[in-house]
Amino acid sequence: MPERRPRKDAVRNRKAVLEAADALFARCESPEDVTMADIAAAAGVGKGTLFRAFGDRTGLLRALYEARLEPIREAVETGPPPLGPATPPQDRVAALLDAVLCFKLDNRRLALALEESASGSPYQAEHYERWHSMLQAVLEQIPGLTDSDFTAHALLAATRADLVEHLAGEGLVSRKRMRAQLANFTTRVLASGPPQG
Amino acid sequence: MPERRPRKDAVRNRKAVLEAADALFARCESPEDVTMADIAAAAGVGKGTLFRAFGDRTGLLRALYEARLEPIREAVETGPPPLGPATPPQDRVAALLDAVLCFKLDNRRLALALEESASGSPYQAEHYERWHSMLQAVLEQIPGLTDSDFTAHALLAATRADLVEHLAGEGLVSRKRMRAQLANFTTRVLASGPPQG
DNA sequence: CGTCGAAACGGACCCACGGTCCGGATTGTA
DNA sequence: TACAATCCGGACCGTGGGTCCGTTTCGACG
Repeated sequence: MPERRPRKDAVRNRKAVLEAADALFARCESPEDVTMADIAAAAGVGKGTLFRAFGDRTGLLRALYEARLEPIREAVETGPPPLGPATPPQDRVAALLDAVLCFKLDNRRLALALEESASGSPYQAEHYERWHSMLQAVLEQIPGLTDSDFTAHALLAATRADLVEHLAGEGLVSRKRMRAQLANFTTRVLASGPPQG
Repeated sequence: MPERRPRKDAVRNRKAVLEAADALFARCESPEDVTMADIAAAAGVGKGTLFRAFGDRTGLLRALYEARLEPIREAVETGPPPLGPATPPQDRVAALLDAVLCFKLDNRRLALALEESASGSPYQAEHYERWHSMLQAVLEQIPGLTDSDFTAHALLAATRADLVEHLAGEGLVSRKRMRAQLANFTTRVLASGPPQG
């Protein structure tokens, strides 16, 4: 089974859809008023094409999200400090969370759309699983810190898209301030010395 | 304008709807497969009645949620320690979060339904605002703790219904363990002494 | 108890949206 | 040029939240 590659009109259309969706989500007020039909129309494509390429709404959102996330993922896995592997655990945890936060600030609508569309919950998505296990692994290297699994979840929960939107959404909290607050919070969680230290 | 009270068939039906909805959400697998029509049917009532009484789906969910929450709210505002006002701040924060967690464990489906239906986000709901400001006020009494606003959000985020469902949902994490983990996490956040001390 | 206006009922109806289907157009190969 | 294989696109469908309005019930008053 030679795994024949797709026809070129297929790849062209796929790209068109991604770009159109990206633009629409960037412009819209709230993610749920970008319909699949809108996206198809904006991409100059039929709905059938759109669903064939991505399966369903969640699939499209995920594809978009993953694409945007790719550079960060690479920076985390093989890049230089502070995101890369050569960073001391505590600093790296802070850097990871800061990166997630910045990503959500820069892609508010998209992140929001994905987290609320996600069939079931955001916790089904594999990219969440990636972030979580990454974070957990780093937390595990910090002496005196227990429950790394739950802690990773709890820290990531502080960067949930709707919370970010709620705080930063109407300019009530500046990007800078929010990053500082998250950093401070993270520090607190990690700072407590070992139980009897 | 004497604010005439509602007719008794109205209050009877309202009650019937609340009870029916409660039962349906308790039984169902996932909240989104309880439709408004289902609820109306189970309550022996027309859809019109249901929407007239509660406005929309979110309104119904909120009413249910508030009703369930009432006893806890009272315990927090005027009850004895550890939930009541006479508790030292740190212990009270832990107690508050534990109460929220237990509530979500006991009302998983309902909390889930509300958080995902919520027009906009869970952060619009007034009961969230109540919890948040309560928690923030208590945090403010803890010396050396800054950013009480964000901290309150972040701590509450660790009790989000979908996270609770994700962890406790399939019996992977026991109730007891989850409470312990949250307590531990809370302790860490609060434990860091004042900056120089 | 009979009357009557206001309030509530209920289910047929509407419509937006995600998702499917299939006849026809495109692609690439021989 | 011929012919599969693949893909296209928009008409179509089912579902579910929300509305509308003719009918019924309530309860105040005589």
